[in-house]
Amino acid sequence: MQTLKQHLNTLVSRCLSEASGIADCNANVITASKPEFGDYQVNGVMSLAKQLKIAPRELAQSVIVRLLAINDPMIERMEIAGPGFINIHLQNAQLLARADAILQQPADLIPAARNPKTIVVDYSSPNLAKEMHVGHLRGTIIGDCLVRVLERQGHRIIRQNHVGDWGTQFGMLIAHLREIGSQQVDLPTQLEDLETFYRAAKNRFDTDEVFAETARQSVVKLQGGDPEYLAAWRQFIDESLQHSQAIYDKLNVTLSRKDLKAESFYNKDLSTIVDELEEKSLLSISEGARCVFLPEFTGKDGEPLPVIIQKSDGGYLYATTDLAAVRYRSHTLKVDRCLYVVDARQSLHFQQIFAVARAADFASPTIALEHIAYGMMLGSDGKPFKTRSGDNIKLVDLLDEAIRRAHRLVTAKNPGLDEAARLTIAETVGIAAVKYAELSKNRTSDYIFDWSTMLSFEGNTAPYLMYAYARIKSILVKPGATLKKYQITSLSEKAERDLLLKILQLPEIVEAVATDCYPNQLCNYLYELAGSFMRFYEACPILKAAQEIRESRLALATLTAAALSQSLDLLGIETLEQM
RNA sequence: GCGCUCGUAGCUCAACUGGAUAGAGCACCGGCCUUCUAAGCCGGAUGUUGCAGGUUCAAGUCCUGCCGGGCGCGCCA
Repeated sequence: MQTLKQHLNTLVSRCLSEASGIADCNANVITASKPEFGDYQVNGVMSLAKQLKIAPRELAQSVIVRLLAINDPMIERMEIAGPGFINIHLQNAQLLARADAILQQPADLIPAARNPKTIVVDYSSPNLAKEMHVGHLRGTIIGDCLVRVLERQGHRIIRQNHVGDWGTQFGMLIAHLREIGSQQVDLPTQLEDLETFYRAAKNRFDTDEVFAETARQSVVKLQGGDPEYLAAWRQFIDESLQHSQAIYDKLNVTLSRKDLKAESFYNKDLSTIVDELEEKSLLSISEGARCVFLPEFTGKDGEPLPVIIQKSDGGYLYATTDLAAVRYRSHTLKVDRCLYVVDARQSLHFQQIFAVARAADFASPTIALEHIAYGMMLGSDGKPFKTRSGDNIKLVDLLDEAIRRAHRLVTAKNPGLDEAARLTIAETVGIAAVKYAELSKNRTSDYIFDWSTMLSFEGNTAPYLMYAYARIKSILVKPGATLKKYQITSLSEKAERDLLLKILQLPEIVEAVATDCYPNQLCNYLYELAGSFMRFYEACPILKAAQEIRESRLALATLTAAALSQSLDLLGIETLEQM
């Protein structure tokens, strides 16, 4: 089934083409910006009228005449407004018909995409040398949301957690690990805090010249495939992966070990990348390093900007690995679209990688390569966010604090619940609040990290949405709420109609998020949906209403619960029956 | 120096990608729980959308130039 917006846009666009004589017009139908403008508004008439040098209101009138002739059951009435808008009011009967269909089949609330695609989503990708910190939150959460949205639409999704498990810093860590290991110390305990371990290794590296040399030798041994060093490396990686998996589980993020495609996976391909670039005459040597220069990238004085593929000492760089990853995704996985959920600082890097990949045919001409960039986390002073001592805040610490605050709140709000129930609720609400705080902001902008803002439970927050859901659930389990058949029959109250229309608009938003990858659009929608329900809840008694109205409102509440839980699920947020 | 990006209410953010009188939440003031969960609802105050031009029937959104912040730009990832 088409969304309301798609249906109207197709319909009005066709009439606009007929009225104007121009093929393939876009009526540009959007949801009305204000209630008094109806349910949807047509924005596309005015620019077209300008092109044709005719009066916009006349063109609008001509479009309306054609729409009236079609007599589409969805449209109740229309009027021309302002300089040439067409305001469209929808027929209640059609809204009710759609509601009926969805109540029969709640999964139809979000219809499948017309042409399912295979899509790689590259996200989270922490550096395994260190503990995950707050900076990893955004990419992990946004990526997971996109994955859920696209998967829900029926696309085939391949998650790629491109973790950093290779490079010079691992020499240092292995050297330190081997030293400790020889002293018969319990390794998991030593690695319990990776950040501390990293600092200890780094400190030794910086202060002890003998150790530093051992560390450098360790890199060479590791890269040469020495079994002992590889074993130590694997041990470290395995331990670190357990740390990140614990975070994913706590966050209710869908990543697991099978989604790992670590940097080291591409080691075997790196020399091939160089060879193929060479074959295609894309490589040149500059100051001893092998580089690709592309005309579209120039630096100061119009000089071409290099992408360094191989260092003068023969080592490879992350650009090389990224090219290998593009090649693997395009030619081996054969995906249609590849999303890189990576912070905005790397946008030049990805522009270059995508361009080189195209030029060298590492990427097929048809694959869509998209950098889903997101902004940085800043402190309240507007500077990159660190603790007072200059360290990153560990993600576990943030999550634990969120859960603590949620526990305090639920204890205050609902003291009647037993401790076990309060703990469960606190965990769910705390995590949800953190995730929603990230998702509800436009991903491209930097944002200020602030404990109280992020862990706020009022207004446009996850708890507000979850509260709406819990309120519905508590009604639906009451004695008078059991019904044989759910059907909405009453839209006479404004709050009823507003709520139903909002529910029916969910697929429009999902479609937009799938295309543009802005999860905050879904959050905005959800906030409006929950707000519509809250107003309905205040204005329209459900259980106390007369039989027919009661059944209709129960059906509407049921449908709202479905819309809320399905949308929250797309955000990766769990619902609660009580809170 | 070049490039990217951001600048919206006291604070944190929206604004369906060029549409109608720029909206929410915090915070502040007032009203609503013997009635389905008050983590809620209703009402009030808050703006030269950094500045100056330009394009357009229409600009927070596009173009140019300033001002201010952030980030990136050859062998880290």
